[in-house]
Amino acid sequence: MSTTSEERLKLPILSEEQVIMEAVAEHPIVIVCGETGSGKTTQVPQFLYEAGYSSDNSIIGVTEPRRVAAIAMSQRVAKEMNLSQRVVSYQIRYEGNATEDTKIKFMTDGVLLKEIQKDFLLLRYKVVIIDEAHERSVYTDILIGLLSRIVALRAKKHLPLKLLIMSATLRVEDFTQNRRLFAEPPPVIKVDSRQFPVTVHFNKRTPLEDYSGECFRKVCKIHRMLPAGGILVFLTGQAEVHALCRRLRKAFPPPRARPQEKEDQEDSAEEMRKFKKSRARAKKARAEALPQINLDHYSVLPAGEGDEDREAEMDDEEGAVGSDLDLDLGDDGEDGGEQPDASLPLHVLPLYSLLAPEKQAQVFKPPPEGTRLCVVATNVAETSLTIPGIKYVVDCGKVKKRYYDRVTGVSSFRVTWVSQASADQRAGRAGRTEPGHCYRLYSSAVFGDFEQFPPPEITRRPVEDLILQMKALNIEKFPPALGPSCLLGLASERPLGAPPPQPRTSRVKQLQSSRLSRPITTLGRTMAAFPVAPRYAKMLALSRQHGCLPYAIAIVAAMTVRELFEELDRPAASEEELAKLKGRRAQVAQMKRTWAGQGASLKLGDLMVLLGAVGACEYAGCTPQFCEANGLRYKAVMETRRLRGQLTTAVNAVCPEAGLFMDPKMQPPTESQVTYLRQIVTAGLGDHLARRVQSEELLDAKWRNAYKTPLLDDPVFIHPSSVLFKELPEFVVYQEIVETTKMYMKGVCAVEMQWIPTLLPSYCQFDKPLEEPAPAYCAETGRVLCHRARRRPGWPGPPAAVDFPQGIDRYKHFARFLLEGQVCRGLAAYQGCLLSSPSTMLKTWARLQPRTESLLRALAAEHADCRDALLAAWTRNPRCELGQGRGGSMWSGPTEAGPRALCAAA
DNA sequence: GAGCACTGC
Repeated sequence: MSTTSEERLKLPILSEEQVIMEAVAEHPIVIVCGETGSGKTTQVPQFLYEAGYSSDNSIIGVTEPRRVAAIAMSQRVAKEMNLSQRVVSYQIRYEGNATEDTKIKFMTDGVLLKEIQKDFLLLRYKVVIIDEAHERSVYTDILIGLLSRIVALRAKKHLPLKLLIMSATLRVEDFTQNRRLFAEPPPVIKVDSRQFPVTVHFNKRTPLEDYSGECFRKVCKIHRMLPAGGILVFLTGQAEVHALCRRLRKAFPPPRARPQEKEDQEDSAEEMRKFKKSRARAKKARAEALPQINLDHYSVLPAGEGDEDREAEMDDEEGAVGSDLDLDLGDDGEDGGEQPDASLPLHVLPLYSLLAPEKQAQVFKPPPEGTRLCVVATNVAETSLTIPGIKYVVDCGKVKKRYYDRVTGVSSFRVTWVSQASADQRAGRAGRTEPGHCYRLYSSAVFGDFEQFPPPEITRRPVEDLILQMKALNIEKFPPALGPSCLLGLASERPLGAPPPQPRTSRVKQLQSSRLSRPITTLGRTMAAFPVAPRYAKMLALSRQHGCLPYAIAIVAAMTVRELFEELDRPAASEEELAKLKGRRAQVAQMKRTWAGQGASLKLGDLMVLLGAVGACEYAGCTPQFCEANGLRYKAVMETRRLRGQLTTAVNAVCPEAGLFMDPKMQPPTESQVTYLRQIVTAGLGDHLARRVQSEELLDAKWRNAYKTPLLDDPVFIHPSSVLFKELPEFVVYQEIVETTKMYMKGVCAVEMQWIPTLLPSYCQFDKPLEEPAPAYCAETGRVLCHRARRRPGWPGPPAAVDFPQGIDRYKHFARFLLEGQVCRGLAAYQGCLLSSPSTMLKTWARLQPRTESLLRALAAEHADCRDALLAAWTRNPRCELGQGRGGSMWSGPTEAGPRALCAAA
């Protein structure tokens, strides 16, 4: 879109400036809604700036759901306002150009959420604008929830904060009707769009399965029958996109290409045959001459105005020529003269998110002279990327989505119908530069059955990370969330690291005491400082030993970045490409085996591959050539590198003495380091533990090479792409389970059985502590240990030495060891002064003496049941003198200094 | 023995 002032003057929003600014002046929260093209994102911040909302050293914040949008909008607004990027700036995860002069700051929604963690009241801001709120992205939802509170808190402090929520039309009820969010519904200001009208054509019938084939036929017809203008096709996945590209290129070869070769794939030959047949039919039908239709002359409303109107219009306008306009064109197009040249080459390009950026960039360039652009895309083209020059949209009506099972943690991918809002968004892509047409490959009746909106993201994704973040903000209840389903989702979430499957009764109990009501632990607080999933954050928090941090950071970064390796299984466009792909597949598989190594190293499994890939790639200077040769996605590699940088900074902030830096020549971990890393990974991914099935279960063939997890009754398998696929270790932890033809574990790492009781005690349901061997004090860790027998069948082994279970008995044992002088050496000398034997501590409450009881109470009050907790209590409260309570001292004689002083040396 | 859409800290 142009940024000239002339263009700007056409924006409908400019006439609404006064209305908007008055509403903002009078209300703390205002909703502005308008479709894409209304100019709200670029203009509203300017209105606020001009009205002085960035005076007094404060700034106007604007959040966007995508990084590219934050950057692009900051640049465009700076240009329109004739201000430098020092004043109109952006901030995204890894970078930003904000300065002390910044007045308007565009940022991704996650960035503002992090800022709330540092300054809950956002005192630097006078206005916060949440853009694209209708998309209901997780962070946007959470921000709106938090901001509804922050606005109230700021009002109390007489430092008012204005909140503007910007949304596409229709979906404003989510915000206005939510009483929990806004006691008083905020005013809604509607803004017109500058979008060109798009005529929507429904299929009469809906193809049951072959929507790809239907897309192919529709594109062929459009290309042969309709005037110039780009075509955008929506499909669901990479493979489909490539397959359709191949068929279309074969049907409309580039000018110089040789005529079709004999060994062409059957499907495309078949396609051509059918297509020729339909042309013959068309020739016959042409007898009854049809009126020449001016495609750009119509009165149909633009997409998004409600389907009833649209359908009514269609019946009126097109009833005379049949309700399916394109079909008529298709059947009547054999009219040599006025028809566009059917031999016009088609410039076919694929587009999906994981496609290399330089290939993505092709779609933004004008097609070669004398050709028509045809982009075959996935959902990226729906919101993330806007392709210029599109006049025709072909919408298969389907979308591929990821599904999470919140109980089992298994994800799967399914193709479903899109929502009405998505379908309208897709249609709108045809009206960016001129009036356009959208061909829906399904009937209007089917459209009527679509969901109105896609479900908000927060209802369909794991939420442990959000819970952790909220707890770090000391938010105990979470009404700020949007909608009851979300609330339910948060409340029913299984706590991270909690004992797996529970009987129904305790499950209900757990539901009632939502995890949010429990305070955050020290570990949790450390974890919250790391901007990665809690399981990975836990790994980082545990890695400050044996020099493991740099490796853990590299592994966590690589696990967080999606699809480090390129997808090489895609259908090839030609025989030549197929051979090339085959060669690369073999090369990459070989490299993976090399990176995994042998022995101890191999046991780290797929995470060793990630570590090896990151290390080797960095060592080679992260060149695109290295990535290409080893099947690594360059973009993902760069993202991993930036994330490593961010995590290194985060770790240094939490623990400055670590003095970490990113070493481009990082040496591989030693054998013992690899083993420590496996233990760290085991602790972090602890709730993703699986055990190979036992021989007695192997009678059934479906259990061959299978694993059992505590949450699933069905077998799970190591994914064939894993380097541990053939190793089949007895115990593994995994990154995720994806269900395709089977349930497959990905990102697998081998675990030693004897680690489990220590690293994952919640996995073993133990009997109560054994009396023999007796509980003991561990001088190394400062904790009380005991032996416990395992109760859970199927996870056998001898009684394990584990932490004494939490509770009063732990205090009793700790008190005893304290009195014996095991905890603080200094106290040993005073054994003789004790008025009671240390073992008195182990008596039941009723039989405790007042002095022993008073010691126990003091310890419990300070949560001191291990050495570290005791030392922390003393640091917190230097006057805390254990055993000096009303019940009298445990010690007699020369202890004026108190036990604390005696322990100082310890 | 394999097939994953999209996005943010």
